[in-house]
Amino acid sequence: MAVIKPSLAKGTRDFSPAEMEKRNHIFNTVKSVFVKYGYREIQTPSFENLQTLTGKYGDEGDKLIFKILNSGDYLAKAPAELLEARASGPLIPYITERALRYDLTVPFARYVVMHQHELTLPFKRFQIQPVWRADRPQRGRYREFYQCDVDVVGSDSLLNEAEFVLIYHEALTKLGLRDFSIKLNNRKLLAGIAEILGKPELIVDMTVAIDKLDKIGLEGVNNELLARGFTTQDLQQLAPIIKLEGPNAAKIEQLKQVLQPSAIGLAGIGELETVLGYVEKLSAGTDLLNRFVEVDITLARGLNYYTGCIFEVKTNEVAMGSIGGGGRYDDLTGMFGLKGITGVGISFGADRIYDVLEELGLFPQSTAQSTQVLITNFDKLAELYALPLLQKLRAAGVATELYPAAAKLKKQLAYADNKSIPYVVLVGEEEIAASQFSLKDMRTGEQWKLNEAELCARLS
RNA sequence: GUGGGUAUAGCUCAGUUGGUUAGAGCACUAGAUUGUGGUUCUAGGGGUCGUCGGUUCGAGCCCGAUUAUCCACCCCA
Repeated sequence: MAVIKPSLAKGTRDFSPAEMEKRNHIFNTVKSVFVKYGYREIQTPSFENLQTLTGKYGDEGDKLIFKILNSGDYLAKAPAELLEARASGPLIPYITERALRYDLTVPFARYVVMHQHELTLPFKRFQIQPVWRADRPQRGRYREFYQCDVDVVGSDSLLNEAEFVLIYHEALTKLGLRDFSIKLNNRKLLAGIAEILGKPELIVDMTVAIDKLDKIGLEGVNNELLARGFTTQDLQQLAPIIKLEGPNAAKIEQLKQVLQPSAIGLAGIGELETVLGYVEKLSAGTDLLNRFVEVDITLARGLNYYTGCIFEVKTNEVAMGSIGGGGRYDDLTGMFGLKGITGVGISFGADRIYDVLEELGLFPQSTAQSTQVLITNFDKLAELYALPLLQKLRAAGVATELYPAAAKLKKQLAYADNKSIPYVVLVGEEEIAASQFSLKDMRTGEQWKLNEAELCARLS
Protein backbone atom coordinates (compact mmCIF):
# COMPACT_ATOMS: atom_id res chain seq x y z
CA MET A 1 0.00 0.00 0.00
CA ALA A 2 1.24 3.45 -0.84
CA VAL A 3 2.33 5.48 2.16
CA ILE A 4 0.20 8.60 2.54
CA LYS A 5 1.80 11.67 4.02
CA PRO A 6 -0.20 12.37 7.18
CA SER A 7 -2.02 15.68 7.23
CA LEU A 8 -5.00 17.38 8.83
CA ALA A 9 -8.12 18.33 6.94
CA LYS A 10 -8.17 22.08 6.39
CA GLY A 11 -9.48 24.10 9.30
CA THR A 12 -9.21 21.26 11.84
CA ARG A 13 -6.77 20.71 14.71
CA ASP A 14 -5.46 17.98 16.97
CA PHE A 15 -5.56 18.69 20.70
CA SER A 16 -2.56 17.50 22.70
CA PRO A 17 -2.88 16.53 26.38
CA ALA A 18 -1.72 19.98 27.48
CA GLU A 19 -4.17 21.65 25.12
CA MET A 20 -7.02 19.45 26.29
CA GLU A 21 -6.29 20.40 29.88
CA LYS A 22 -6.54 24.05 28.92
CA ARG A 23 -9.67 23.50 26.85
CA ASN A 24 -11.32 21.63 29.70
CA HIS A 25 -10.47 24.53 31.97
CA ILE A 26 -12.60 26.73 29.72
CA PHE A 27 -15.43 24.22 29.41
CA ASN A 28 -15.52 23.52 33.14
CA THR A 29 -15.51 27.21 33.98
CA VAL A 30 -18.41 28.17 31.74
CA LYS A 31 -20.27 25.02 32.73
CA SER A 32 -20.06 25.83 36.42
CA VAL A 33 -21.55 29.26 35.74
CA PHE A 34 -24.35 27.85 33.58
CA VAL A 35 -25.29 25.38 36.30
CA LYS A 36 -25.28 28.12 38.90
CA TYR A 37 -27.90 30.02 36.92
CA GLY A 38 -30.15 26.97 36.65
CA TYR A 39 -29.27 25.55 33.24
CA ARG A 40 -29.03 21.81 32.50
CA GLU A 41 -26.98 20.11 29.84
CA ILE A 42 -28.19 18.33 26.72
CA GLN A 43 -26.44 16.98 23.64
CA THR A 44 -27.72 16.47 20.13
CA PRO A 45 -26.28 14.41 17.25
CA SER A 46 -23.34 15.60 15.16
CA PHE A 47 -25.44 15.42 12.03
CA GLU A 48 -29.05 16.20 11.31
CA ASN A 49 -31.40 15.70 8.40
CA LEU A 50 -30.40 18.27 5.83
CA GLN A 51 -33.86 19.82 5.71
CA THR A 52 -33.67 20.52 9.45
CA LEU A 53 -30.75 22.84 8.79
CA THR A 54 -31.33 24.45 5.39
CA GLY A 55 -33.10 27.77 5.20
CA LYS A 56 -32.26 28.75 8.78
CA TYR A 57 -29.03 30.62 8.22
CA GLY A 58 -29.69 32.58 5.04
CA ASP A 59 -28.20 31.87 1.63
CA GLU A 60 -24.64 32.51 2.80
CA GLY A 61 -25.08 30.16 5.72
CA ASP A 62 -26.63 27.39 3.65
CA LYS A 63 -23.55 27.35 1.45
CA LEU A 64 -21.38 26.78 4.51
CA ILE A 65 -23.22 23.68 5.71
CA PHE A 66 -21.10 20.52 5.39
CA LYS A 67 -23.30 18.03 3.59
CA ILE A 68 -22.88 14.28 3.90
CA LEU A 69 -22.92 12.29 0.70
CA ASN A 70 -25.57 9.56 0.70
CA SER A 71 -24.32 6.03 1.18
CA GLY A 72 -24.32 3.43 -1.54
CA ASP A 73 -25.05 4.32 -5.16
CA TYR A 74 -25.73 7.95 -4.43
CA LEU A 75 -26.06 9.02 -8.06
CA ALA A 76 -28.75 6.45 -8.89
CA LYS A 77 -31.65 8.72 -7.89
CA ALA A 78 -30.25 11.84 -9.56
CA PRO A 79 -32.08 12.98 -12.69
CA ALA A 80 -30.00 12.40 -15.81
CA GLU A 81 -30.46 15.93 -17.11
CA LEU A 82 -29.03 17.47 -13.93
CA LEU A 83 -26.01 15.15 -14.12
CA GLU A 84 -25.60 15.98 -17.77
CA ALA A 85 -25.67 19.70 -17.02
CA ARG A 86 -23.32 19.25 -14.03
CA ALA A 87 -25.82 21.34 -12.06
CA SER A 88 -24.34 21.00 -8.58
CA GLY A 89 -26.90 23.16 -6.78
CA PRO A 90 -30.07 21.43 -7.99
CA LEU A 91 -28.38 18.04 -7.54
CA ILE A 92 -27.91 18.53 -3.80
CA PRO A 93 -31.30 17.20 -2.67
CA TYR A 94 -30.76 14.03 -4.70
CA ILE A 95 -27.31 13.11 -3.44
CA THR A 96 -27.34 14.26 0.20
CA GLU A 97 -29.93 13.90 2.93
CA ARG A 98 -27.85 14.64 6.02
CA ALA A 99 -25.48 17.38 7.12
CA LEU A 100 -23.16 18.23 10.01
CA ARG A 101 -24.70 20.68 12.43
CA TYR A 102 -23.88 24.30 11.72
CA ASP A 103 -24.69 25.66 15.16
CA LEU A 104 -26.37 24.49 18.36
CA THR A 105 -29.43 26.71 18.26
CA VAL A 106 -31.32 25.15 15.37
CA PRO A 107 -30.79 21.57 16.61
CA PHE A 108 -32.02 22.83 19.99
CA ALA A 109 -35.14 24.24 18.38
CA ARG A 110 -35.75 20.85 16.78
CA TYR A 111 -35.17 19.23 20.18
CA VAL A 112 -37.71 21.49 21.86
CA VAL A 113 -40.37 20.74 19.27
CA MET A 114 -39.77 16.98 19.39
CA HIS A 115 -39.75 16.88 23.18
CA GLN A 116 -42.37 19.57 23.83
CA HIS A 117 -44.58 17.24 25.85
CA GLU A 118 -41.77 16.21 28.20
CA LEU A 119 -40.47 19.70 28.82
CA THR A 120 -41.54 21.94 31.64
CA LEU A 121 -41.44 25.53 30.52
CA PRO A 122 -39.47 27.62 30.91
CA PHE A 123 -36.82 25.17 29.80
CA LYS A 124 -33.24 26.24 30.46
CA ARG A 125 -30.55 24.22 28.72
CA PHE A 126 -26.87 24.49 27.94
CA GLN A 127 -24.95 22.58 25.31
CA ILE A 128 -21.22 22.33 24.64
CA GLN A 129 -20.45 20.57 21.39
CA PRO A 130 -18.52 21.06 18.16
CA VAL A 131 -20.10 22.58 15.08
CA TRP A 132 -18.84 22.54 11.50
CA ARG A 133 -18.73 25.20 8.83
CA ALA A 134 -17.30 24.93 5.32
CA ASP A 135 -15.78 28.38 5.67
CA ARG A 136 -12.35 29.45 4.54
CA PRO A 137 -10.16 29.19 7.65
CA GLN A 138 -8.14 32.11 8.97
CA ARG A 139 -7.18 33.63 12.30
CA GLY A 140 -9.82 32.71 14.86
CA ARG A 141 -11.86 30.82 12.28
CA TYR A 142 -11.92 27.05 12.07
CA ARG A 143 -13.99 24.53 10.16
CA GLU A 144 -14.59 22.54 13.31
CA PHE A 145 -15.03 24.50 16.52
CA TYR A 146 -16.85 24.30 19.82
CA GLN A 147 -19.74 26.42 20.90
CA CYS A 148 -21.00 26.72 24.45
CA ASP A 149 -24.66 27.66 24.17
CA VAL A 150 -27.12 28.61 26.91
CA ASP A 151 -30.72 29.18 25.97
CA VAL A 152 -34.06 29.45 27.69
CA VAL A 153 -37.32 28.80 25.86
CA GLY A 154 -40.83 29.55 26.96
CA SER A 155 -40.14 32.70 28.95
CA ASP A 156 -40.51 36.21 27.58
CA SER A 157 -39.17 37.82 30.74
CA LEU A 158 -36.32 40.24 30.16
CA LEU A 159 -34.81 38.93 33.36
CA ASN A 160 -33.36 36.20 31.17
CA GLU A 161 -31.57 38.73 29.01
CA ALA A 162 -30.19 40.44 32.10
CA GLU A 163 -28.95 37.13 33.49
CA PHE A 164 -27.11 36.43 30.26
CA VAL A 165 -25.20 39.67 30.76
CA LEU A 166 -24.26 38.42 34.22
CA ILE A 167 -23.32 34.98 32.89
CA TYR A 168 -21.03 36.51 30.29
CA HIS A 169 -19.41 38.71 32.87
CA GLU A 170 -18.97 36.00 35.46
CA ALA A 171 -17.63 33.33 33.11
CA LEU A 172 -15.20 35.59 31.29
CA THR A 173 -14.00 37.15 34.53
CA LYS A 174 -13.43 33.69 36.01
CA LEU A 175 -11.36 32.84 32.96
CA GLY A 176 -9.14 35.81 33.71
CA LEU A 177 -10.31 38.35 31.16
CA ARG A 178 -10.27 41.88 32.52
CA ASP A 179 -11.21 44.14 29.64
CA PHE A 180 -14.10 43.13 27.43
CA SER A 181 -17.35 44.67 26.22
CA ILE A 182 -20.77 43.07 26.39
CA LYS A 183 -22.56 44.91 23.61
CA LEU A 184 -26.32 45.17 23.66
CA ASN A 185 -28.77 46.15 20.99
CA ASN A 186 -32.34 45.39 20.03
CA ARG A 187 -33.76 44.36 16.70
CA LYS A 188 -36.99 46.28 17.38
CA LEU A 189 -34.99 49.42 17.79
CA LEU A 190 -33.30 48.80 14.44
CA ALA A 191 -36.69 48.10 12.88
CA GLY A 192 -37.90 51.40 14.33
CA ILE A 193 -35.05 53.28 12.69
CA ALA A 194 -35.80 51.66 9.34
CA GLU A 195 -39.45 52.54 9.82
CA ILE A 196 -38.69 56.18 10.46
CA LEU A 197 -36.63 56.31 7.29
CA GLY A 198 -39.67 54.91 5.52
CA LYS A 199 -37.78 51.81 4.41
CA PRO A 200 -38.76 49.01 6.79
CA GLU A 201 -38.02 46.41 4.12
CA LEU A 202 -34.38 47.49 4.04
CA ILE A 203 -33.72 46.78 7.72
CA VAL A 204 -31.30 43.96 6.93
CA ASP A 205 -29.31 46.06 4.45
CA MET A 206 -29.23 48.90 6.93
CA THR A 207 -27.99 46.80 9.83
CA VAL A 208 -25.37 44.99 7.76
CA ALA A 209 -24.03 48.36 6.64
CA ILE A 210 -23.91 50.13 10.01
CA ASP A 211 -22.47 47.00 11.63
CA LYS A 212 -19.25 47.77 9.79
CA LEU A 213 -18.80 51.20 11.38
CA ASP A 214 -15.77 50.33 13.50
CA LYS A 215 -14.13 48.68 10.51
CA ILE A 216 -14.73 51.04 7.59
CA GLY A 217 -15.75 54.28 9.33
CA LEU A 218 -18.75 56.56 8.76
CA GLU A 219 -17.83 57.33 5.16
CA GLY A 220 -17.57 53.65 4.31
CA VAL A 221 -20.90 52.97 5.96
CA ASN A 222 -22.51 55.78 4.02
CA ASN A 223 -21.17 54.46 0.73
CA GLU A 224 -22.48 51.04 1.56
CA LEU A 225 -25.88 52.43 2.53
CA LEU A 226 -26.11 54.30 -0.77
CA ALA A 227 -25.20 51.13 -2.63
CA ARG A 228 -27.94 49.29 -0.76
CA GLY A 229 -30.73 51.67 -1.73
CA PHE A 230 -30.64 54.50 0.78
CA THR A 231 -30.69 58.21 -0.17
CA THR A 232 -28.42 61.02 0.98
CA GLN A 233 -31.38 62.34 2.93
CA ASP A 234 -31.60 59.03 4.80
CA LEU A 235 -27.90 59.32 5.58
CA GLN A 236 -28.39 62.73 7.19
CA GLN A 237 -31.10 61.28 9.39
CA LEU A 238 -29.02 58.25 10.26
CA ALA A 239 -25.74 60.01 10.99
CA PRO A 240 -26.60 61.27 14.50
CA ILE A 241 -27.97 57.87 15.47
CA ILE A 242 -24.94 55.98 14.24
CA LYS A 243 -22.56 58.35 15.96
CA LEU A 244 -24.23 58.13 19.35
CA GLU A 245 -21.68 58.25 22.14
CA GLY A 246 -21.45 58.58 25.86
CA PRO A 247 -22.92 56.58 28.73
CA ASN A 248 -25.74 54.14 28.10
CA ALA A 249 -28.37 56.28 29.80
CA ALA A 250 -27.57 59.26 27.57
CA LYS A 251 -27.72 57.12 24.44
CA ILE A 252 -31.10 55.81 25.44
CA GLU A 253 -32.45 59.32 26.10
CA GLN A 254 -31.38 60.48 22.65
CA LEU A 255 -32.79 57.39 20.96
CA LYS A 256 -36.11 57.97 22.68
CA GLN A 257 -36.32 61.39 21.06
CA VAL A 258 -35.44 60.11 17.63
CA LEU A 259 -37.71 57.08 17.77
CA GLN A 260 -40.73 58.96 19.11
CA PRO A 261 -42.81 58.32 15.96
CA SER A 262 -42.13 54.57 15.91
CA ALA A 263 -44.05 52.29 18.26
CA ILE A 264 -41.77 49.34 17.58
CA GLY A 265 -38.68 51.47 18.06
CA LEU A 266 -39.91 52.69 21.43
CA ALA A 267 -40.67 49.10 22.42
CA GLY A 268 -37.06 48.22 21.63
CA ILE A 269 -35.80 51.06 23.77
CA GLY A 270 -38.09 50.02 26.56
CA GLU A 271 -36.71 46.50 26.49
CA LEU A 272 -33.15 47.78 26.65
CA GLU A 273 -34.03 49.95 29.63
CA THR A 274 -35.66 47.05 31.43
CA VAL A 275 -32.66 44.78 30.85
CA LEU A 276 -30.24 47.42 32.06
CA GLY A 277 -32.44 47.97 35.10
CA TYR A 278 -32.32 44.28 36.00
CA VAL A 279 -28.57 44.16 35.46
CA GLU A 280 -28.14 47.15 37.74
CA LYS A 281 -30.08 45.47 40.54
CA LEU A 282 -28.30 42.15 40.06
CA SER A 283 -24.85 43.70 40.10
CA ALA A 284 -25.38 46.22 42.89
CA GLY A 285 -22.16 47.43 44.40
CA THR A 286 -20.02 46.44 41.40
CA ASP A 287 -18.78 48.23 38.30
CA LEU A 288 -20.24 45.61 35.97
CA LEU A 289 -22.81 47.85 34.32
CA ASN A 290 -20.57 50.86 33.79
CA ARG A 291 -17.43 49.04 32.85
CA PHE A 292 -18.56 46.05 30.77
CA VAL A 293 -22.01 46.75 29.31
CA GLU A 294 -22.34 48.96 26.29
CA VAL A 295 -25.44 49.83 24.31
CA ASP A 296 -24.29 49.71 20.71
CA ILE A 297 -26.71 50.70 18.01
CA THR A 298 -24.37 49.46 15.29
CA LEU A 299 -24.45 45.89 16.56
CA ALA A 300 -26.32 43.86 13.97
CA ARG A 301 -25.54 40.12 14.02
CA GLY A 302 -26.25 38.19 10.90
CA LEU A 303 -28.63 35.47 11.94
CA ASN A 304 -32.01 36.53 10.71
CA TYR A 305 -34.09 34.78 13.35
CA TYR A 306 -33.31 37.30 16.09
CA THR A 307 -36.27 39.50 16.96
CA GLY A 308 -35.49 41.29 20.23
CA CYS A 309 -32.38 41.92 22.27
CA ILE A 310 -29.09 40.97 20.68
CA PHE A 311 -25.72 40.45 22.37
CA GLU A 312 -22.14 40.36 21.28
CA VAL A 313 -18.95 40.13 23.32
CA LYS A 314 -15.56 41.40 22.27
CA THR A 315 -12.30 41.41 24.12
CA ASN A 316 -10.41 44.68 24.05
CA GLU A 317 -7.08 43.10 24.93
CA VAL A 318 -6.43 41.18 21.70
CA ALA A 319 -7.43 41.70 18.08
CA MET A 320 -9.99 38.97 17.57
CA GLY A 321 -13.50 38.65 16.20
CA SER A 322 -16.36 38.39 18.67
CA ILE A 323 -15.92 35.71 21.35
CA GLY A 324 -19.61 35.35 21.98
CA GLY A 325 -23.02 36.44 20.83
CA GLY A 326 -26.71 35.72 20.95
CA GLY A 327 -30.15 37.18 21.20
CA ARG A 328 -33.88 36.62 21.41
CA TYR A 329 -35.82 34.82 18.71
CA ASP A 330 -39.60 34.92 19.03
CA ASP A 331 -40.41 32.26 16.55
CA LEU A 332 -37.56 29.83 16.12
CA THR A 333 -39.60 26.72 16.70
CA GLY A 334 -42.24 28.03 14.29
CA MET A 335 -40.14 26.60 11.50
CA PHE A 336 -40.79 23.16 12.96
CA GLY A 337 -44.51 23.79 13.40
CA LEU A 338 -44.59 24.90 17.03
CA LYS A 339 -45.86 28.46 17.26
CA GLY A 340 -45.74 30.91 20.10
CA ILE A 341 -42.61 29.66 21.85
CA THR A 342 -40.11 32.39 22.48
CA GLY A 343 -36.45 31.79 23.18
CA VAL A 344 -33.36 33.72 24.10
CA GLY A 345 -29.80 32.51 24.30
CA ILE A 346 -26.12 33.24 24.04
CA SER A 347 -23.05 31.42 22.90
CA PHE A 348 -19.41 31.36 23.95
CA GLY A 349 -16.83 30.74 21.20
CA ALA A 350 -14.55 28.37 23.11
CA ASP A 351 -11.86 28.22 20.45
CA ARG A 352 -11.51 31.97 20.17
CA ILE A 353 -11.52 32.30 23.94
CA TYR A 354 -8.73 29.72 23.98
CA ASP A 355 -6.69 31.74 21.51
CA VAL A 356 -7.26 34.90 23.54
CA LEU A 357 -6.30 33.30 26.88
CA GLU A 358 -3.23 31.76 25.27
CA GLU A 359 -2.13 35.06 23.81
CA LEU A 360 -2.59 36.81 27.16
CA GLY A 361 -0.97 33.98 29.15
CA LEU A 362 -4.07 33.59 31.31
CA PHE A 363 -4.17 29.82 31.67
CA PRO A 364 -3.48 28.75 35.25
CA GLN A 365 -0.36 26.67 35.84
CA SER A 366 -2.36 23.93 37.52
CA THR A 367 -4.26 22.91 34.39
CA ALA A 368 -1.11 21.11 33.26
CA GLN A 369 -1.11 18.58 36.13
CA SER A 370 -2.02 14.96 35.64
CA THR A 371 -0.05 12.15 37.29
CA GLN A 372 1.01 12.88 40.88
CA VAL A 373 3.38 9.98 41.51
CA LEU A 374 5.65 7.89 39.32
CA ILE A 375 7.03 4.62 40.69
CA THR A 376 10.31 3.66 39.07
CA ASN A 377 11.01 0.25 37.62
CA PHE A 378 14.47 -1.33 37.72
CA ASP A 379 13.75 -5.02 37.31
CA LYS A 380 11.07 -7.68 37.71
CA LEU A 381 11.71 -8.03 41.43
CA ALA A 382 11.27 -4.32 42.10
CA GLU A 383 8.20 -4.26 39.86
CA LEU A 384 6.54 -7.01 41.94
CA TYR A 385 7.49 -5.25 45.15
CA ALA A 386 5.91 -2.01 43.88
CA LEU A 387 2.57 -3.39 42.67
CA PRO A 388 0.81 -3.36 46.09
CA LEU A 389 1.88 0.25 46.60
CA LEU A 390 0.52 1.16 43.18
CA GLN A 391 -2.83 -0.33 44.11
CA LYS A 392 -2.93 1.40 47.52
CA LEU A 393 -2.07 4.83 46.17
CA ARG A 394 -4.70 4.59 43.46
CA ALA A 395 -7.25 3.35 46.00
CA ALA A 396 -6.45 6.46 48.02
CA GLY A 397 -7.27 8.57 44.99
CA VAL A 398 -3.70 9.51 44.07
CA ALA A 399 -3.02 9.54 40.33
CA THR A 400 -0.13 7.09 40.15
CA GLU A 401 1.72 5.21 37.46
CA LEU A 402 4.41 2.57 37.50
CA TYR A 403 7.01 2.93 34.77
CA PRO A 404 5.99 0.03 32.53
CA ALA A 405 9.45 -1.41 31.81
CA ALA A 406 12.83 -1.68 33.43
CA ALA A 407 14.85 1.28 32.21
CA LYS A 408 17.69 3.53 33.22
CA LEU A 409 16.79 5.76 36.11
CA LYS A 410 17.85 8.77 34.12
CA LYS A 411 15.29 7.94 31.50
CA GLN A 412 12.52 7.39 34.06
CA LEU A 413 13.24 10.67 35.84
CA ALA A 414 13.31 12.48 32.51
CA TYR A 415 9.89 10.96 31.81
CA ALA A 416 8.58 12.28 35.14
CA ASP A 417 10.13 15.65 34.50
CA ASN A 418 8.67 15.90 31.01
CA LYS A 419 5.22 15.01 32.31
CA SER A 420 5.51 17.41 35.28
CA ILE A 421 4.98 14.60 37.78
CA PRO A 422 5.77 16.09 41.20
CA TYR A 423 6.76 12.90 43.09
CA VAL A 424 8.85 9.88 42.17
CA VAL A 425 9.06 6.72 44.27
CA LEU A 426 12.35 4.86 43.88
CA VAL A 427 12.38 1.11 44.44
CA GLY A 428 15.69 -0.78 44.40
CA GLU A 429 17.54 -3.54 46.21
CA GLU A 430 18.26 -1.33 49.22
CA GLU A 431 14.62 -0.32 49.65
CA ILE A 432 13.34 -3.83 49.19
CA ALA A 433 15.78 -5.17 51.77
CA ALA A 434 14.62 -2.55 54.28
CA SER A 435 10.89 -2.83 53.34
CA GLN A 436 10.93 0.82 52.47
CA PHE A 437 10.56 3.23 49.58
CA SER A 438 12.52 6.32 48.62
CA LEU A 439 10.28 9.29 47.89
CA LYS A 440 11.73 12.09 45.80
CA ASP A 441 10.20 15.53 45.44
CA MET A 442 10.97 16.53 41.87
CA ARG A 443 10.58 20.24 42.51
CA THR A 444 12.97 20.53 45.44
CA GLY A 445 15.10 17.44 44.81
CA GLU A 446 14.61 16.36 48.44
CA GLN A 447 14.46 12.63 49.15
CA TRP A 448 13.15 10.59 52.09
CA LYS A 449 13.09 6.90 53.06
CA LEU A 450 9.61 5.84 54.21
CA ASN A 451 7.65 2.68 54.74
CA GLU A 452 4.43 2.02 52.88
CA ALA A 453 2.07 3.48 55.47
CA GLU A 454 4.11 6.65 55.87
CA LEU A 455 4.32 7.04 52.12
CA CYS A 456 0.59 6.66 51.59
CA ALA A 457 -0.14 9.10 54.40
CA ARG A 458 2.23 11.62 52.93
CA LEU A 459 0.95 11.44 49.37
CA SER A 460 -2.80 11.22 49.89
C1' G B 1 -16.67 33.17 -3.53
C1' U B 2 -12.58 37.68 -4.20
C1' G B 3 -7.49 39.52 -3.38
C1' G B 4 -2.37 39.11 -1.34
C1' G B 5 1.89 36.54 1.11
C1' U B 6 4.62 32.06 2.11
C1' A B 7 6.57 26.95 0.94
C1' U B 8 14.31 24.67 2.92
C1' A B 9 15.36 18.95 8.94
C1' G B 10 10.00 16.72 13.54
C1' C B 11 9.32 22.48 14.96
C1' U B 12 10.94 27.91 14.18
C1' C B 13 13.76 29.86 10.46
C1' A B 14 18.91 31.54 7.83
C1' G B 15 20.86 30.65 2.92
C1' U B 16 25.20 36.42 -0.60
C1' U B 17 24.55 39.12 -8.22
C1' G B 18 22.57 31.72 -9.85
C1' G B 19 28.59 28.52 -8.61
C1' U B 20 32.00 22.67 -4.83
C1' U B 21 29.44 18.20 -0.13
C1' A B 22 22.53 23.17 1.99
C1' G B 23 23.13 25.56 7.65
C1' A B 24 21.55 27.34 12.88
C1' G B 25 18.48 27.09 17.26
C1' C B 26 14.95 23.99 19.55
C1' A B 27 13.46 18.82 19.79
C1' C B 28 15.23 13.66 19.54
C1' U B 29 19.14 9.57 20.55
C1' A B 30 23.71 8.40 23.01
C1' G B 31 27.93 9.52 26.16
C1' A B 32 30.37 12.53 30.17
C1' U B 33 27.32 10.24 35.20
C1' U B 34 27.00 1.34 36.29
C1' G B 35 20.73 4.26 41.31
C1' U B 36 19.10 10.35 40.42
C1' G B 37 15.64 14.73 36.10
C1' G B 38 15.76 20.12 34.83
C1' U B 39 21.49 23.27 33.80
C1' U B 40 26.19 22.27 31.10
C1' C B 41 29.65 19.88 27.59
C1' U B 42 30.54 16.26 23.54
C1' A B 43 28.94 13.18 19.62
C1' G B 44 25.07 11.31 16.40
C1' G B 45 20.69 10.46 13.36
C1' G B 46 17.43 13.14 10.35
C1' G B 47 16.45 17.15 3.92
C1' U B 48 14.22 14.43 -3.77
C1' C B 49 14.96 22.56 -0.78
C1' G B 50 6.07 21.40 -1.75
C1' U B 51 5.19 19.18 -6.92
C1' C B 52 5.75 19.36 -12.32
C1' G B 53 7.92 21.84 -16.27
C1' G B 54 11.15 25.86 -18.41
C1' U B 55 15.73 29.21 -18.81
C1' U B 56 21.12 28.09 -17.97
C1' C B 57 27.49 25.01 -18.68
C1' G B 58 25.25 25.07 -13.70
C1' A B 59 18.88 26.42 -10.03
C1' G B 60 17.22 26.15 -2.91
C1' C B 61 17.78 31.10 -5.55
C1' C B 62 15.25 33.24 -12.06
C1' C B 63 10.37 32.15 -15.07
C1' G B 64 5.53 29.41 -15.68
C1' A B 65 1.96 26.15 -13.91
C1' U B 66 0.04 23.35 -9.92
C1' U B 67 -0.89 21.97 -4.84
C1' A B 68 -0.75 23.17 0.20
C1' U B 69 -0.85 26.79 3.84
C1' C B 70 -1.36 31.64 6.17
C1' C B 71 -3.46 36.62 6.03
C1' A B 72 -7.27 40.16 4.49
C1' C B 73 -12.33 40.80 2.36
C1' C B 74 -17.40 38.46 2.41
C1' C B 75 -19.60 36.18 6.52
C1' C B 76 -19.05 34.63 11.26
C1' A B 77 -17.68 32.17 16.97
